[in-house]
Amino acid sequence: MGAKSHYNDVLKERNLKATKHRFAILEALENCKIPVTAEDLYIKLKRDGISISLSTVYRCLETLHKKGIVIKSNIPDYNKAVFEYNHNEHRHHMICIKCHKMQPVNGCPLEEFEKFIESKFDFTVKGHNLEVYGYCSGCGSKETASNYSCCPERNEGS
Amino acid sequence: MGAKSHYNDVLKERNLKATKHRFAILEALENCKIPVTAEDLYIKLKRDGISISLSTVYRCLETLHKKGIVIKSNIPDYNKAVFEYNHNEHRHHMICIKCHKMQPVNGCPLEEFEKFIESKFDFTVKGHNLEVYGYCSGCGSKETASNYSCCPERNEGS
DNA sequence: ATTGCAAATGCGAATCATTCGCAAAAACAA
DNA sequence: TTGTTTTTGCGAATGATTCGCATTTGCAAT
Ligand SMILES: [Mn+2]
Ligand SMILES: [Mn+2]
Ligand SMILES: [Zn+2]
Ligand SMILES: [Zn+2]
Repeated sequence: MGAKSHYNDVLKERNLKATKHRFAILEALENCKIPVTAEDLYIKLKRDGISISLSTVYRCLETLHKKGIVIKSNIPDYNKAVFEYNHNEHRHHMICIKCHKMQPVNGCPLEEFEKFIESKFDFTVKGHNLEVYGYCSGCGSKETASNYSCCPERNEGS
Repeated sequence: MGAKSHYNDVLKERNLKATKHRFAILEALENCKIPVTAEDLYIKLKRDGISISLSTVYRCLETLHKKGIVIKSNIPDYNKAVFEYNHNEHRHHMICIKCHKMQPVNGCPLEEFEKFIESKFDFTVKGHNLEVYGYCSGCGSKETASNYSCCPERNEGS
């Protein structure tokens, strides 16, 4: 209990109609530990027996994102957007450059930095993006990842 | 003097052939104060009287990026990659959420944070992405920007 | 419950950035 | 100059995302 009416409120507050598809999407997203693509979500919903079209998944995610209910982000060198439920906890992610998994990290080290920027430049800070790249526990530090801007291909020796 | 042979070395070091297109691209990029899209660059080259195909621009940029000569990044909610010459200074950017301009900021506030992550999680840090969003000096703080994950549309009052 | 209108959806077609295939043109080592 | 390896041009293909439009749904006012 509570679950559905909670989404109901969330949607109503932003002038969005409460549809079963939106409930399903929000519920599925809230159960995801890691951010998912629109298509991942579409497949998951289908598996759960929900009849929905991929366009609707895209449209809902975009709407929910614009209303701040869902966070949309891009993994560099990965041509798909990923979405996650916005828990309204300010957090960042660690992204595995091998398997592309994203895991959240709570907390933010940037308060000072933002102040520094506002004081040094004529720029009004409204937010930031921060992700850390590397190898997740599953992938170890095997040097087999695809190339990333953060760790370009080396060419020293032989 | 110096300029061309410098690119020559950069390319040779990474086993890339030194072609006039790659020189043109590197030169154009190095002259850009802000990151540009493949198409921006293509247009710029054309204006400079250089005959090149858009595919080649994409291919060169990708190659140069994989070799670490060029940095490729994505502006959230903007569906194009942007490229900049890699000056090998570790730096980040301020991105205007109204006009999409990116300006560099030297320095990095994340050394501590990376240590923290490695010590707390079983994750090997290899790099990071950090951009700050807000209004550039030209755009002031007029609240007219398109929506961004960092500052979703509000719906309070009225 | 019924009605009426705006918002949401399904479906397929369209977009648009980016990638690919392949033949022709460089680059460069020998 | 020759031969081999890369790079390039061109257009076609790809793949994620968006759009158009007819139909259905949510929901507020009867
Ligand atoms: Mn933060
Ligand atoms: Mn940094
Ligand atoms: Zn991994
Ligand atoms: Zn601006």
